[in-house]
Amino acid sequence: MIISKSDITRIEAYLWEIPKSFSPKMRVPARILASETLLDNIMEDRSLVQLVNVASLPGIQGASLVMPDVHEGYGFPIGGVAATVYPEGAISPGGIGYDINCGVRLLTSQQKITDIRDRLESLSKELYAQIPSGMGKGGQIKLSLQEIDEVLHNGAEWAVQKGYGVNDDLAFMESNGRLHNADASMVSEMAKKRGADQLGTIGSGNHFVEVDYVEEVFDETIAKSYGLSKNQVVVLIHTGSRGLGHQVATDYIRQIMAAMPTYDIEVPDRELACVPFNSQEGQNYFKAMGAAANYAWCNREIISWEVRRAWKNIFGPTIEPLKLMYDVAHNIAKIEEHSIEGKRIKVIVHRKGATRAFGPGFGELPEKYRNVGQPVIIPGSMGTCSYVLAGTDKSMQLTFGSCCHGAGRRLSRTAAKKQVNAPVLKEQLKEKGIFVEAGSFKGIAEEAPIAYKDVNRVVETVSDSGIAKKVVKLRPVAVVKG
DNA sequence: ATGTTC
Repeated sequence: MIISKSDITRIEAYLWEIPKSFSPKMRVPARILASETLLDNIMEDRSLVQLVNVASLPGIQGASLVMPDVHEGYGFPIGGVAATVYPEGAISPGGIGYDINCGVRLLTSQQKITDIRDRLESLSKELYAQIPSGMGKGGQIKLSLQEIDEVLHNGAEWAVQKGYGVNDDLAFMESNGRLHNADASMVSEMAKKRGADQLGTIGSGNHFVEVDYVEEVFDETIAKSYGLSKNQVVVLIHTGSRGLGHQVATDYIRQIMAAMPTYDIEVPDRELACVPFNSQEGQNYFKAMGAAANYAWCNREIISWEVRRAWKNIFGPTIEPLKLMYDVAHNIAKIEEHSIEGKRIKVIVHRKGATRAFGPGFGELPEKYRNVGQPVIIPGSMGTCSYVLAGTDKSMQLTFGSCCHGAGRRLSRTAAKKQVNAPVLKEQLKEKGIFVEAGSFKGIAEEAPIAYKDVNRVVETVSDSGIAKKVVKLRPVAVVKG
């Protein structure tokens, strides 16, 4: 299938549509949220073919959607949103991704960048020492099978109960850091084994822990509600469910592929394997996905504990403790209620490389944030900048309450490695005042800024289109990578 | 993303 510019209609300044008539398999139109330049960029890989394929999912509602940071992924594009009707619509593990509940959190300090400028090198080394990182890397905590089941059921609460977390953090996580539909008995022994020693570890790829400061405040009122102010030092953590989530995805993609003929489902790409949500296989996957999501929240809570320890080691035991601003999931499926063509209906929202961006008034939000909307945390590429935005009513109308999740890759990992001299890049970043500590130069090369789209343009698009409001811009000063 | 390949 080839998609050319003439197949795409501009329906708003930043909204494009491939109509249903494009392919007989499509059940709904396919929509792209992008500026014209970003759209040209998006057309360089198979993202739009995948977007059109997703529009053929059984029970899909409204439109199949991609955000401006989209790039191709396993079956579904990364940066995609698909809502299917509850309870009989499709659930597809490819629409969630291999790293179940990959997500980002932001911790805030009471320090200004000028207070810590001379400590950055030792801080980055201490963070690197405290936070295990890298492929397959285990951590300090070794879980028994009994304990791992507790983590899978209780999510971030487990970390708090065991003294690896902070009780006040729980209110500041999407779903309070725990999905109640989780069922550990739906997670394979193999997955549990892989997860037994990986709590408190970031992994590799684009995962990181980063120290930033607030460089610019766009919206004083919202920034104040979120506890953010100019020049304030903050910490961004980006990671997910590690080997455990990956194994859950692998196990269920295989099972669901095998079950598809039973339900008479045909999809244009085998990687879109799906079953009805209310089928046995669909329910089992959803319970296992919830368990893996809980593992990821627990993981980010324990990494925060490691960051807090590093903070005390560098700044002394009396330093004001780091607070959790918010924690978002960007690879997950949720049952939510949305308005489609004027009707309120329950849908299964698949967000893969997309952040929930609920607007003001949403009951799950902590009271401090309820009137201004959900915090949306957008990490940029290494050494560029990141953003905090706020969800809006427009996102509820246009994108099932969703927004982008990052800058979005524009070069494959292999292409990036060919073009980037990692030791040189590390030196260049140091000259710019950014200390990078990484386990491998390979990781640095793959994550070089050149491998990513310009996060400023991506954020401009979501902000100008109205699906999220810019709150603050963050500038990195120290990065720990796998 | 991932003990980098069902």
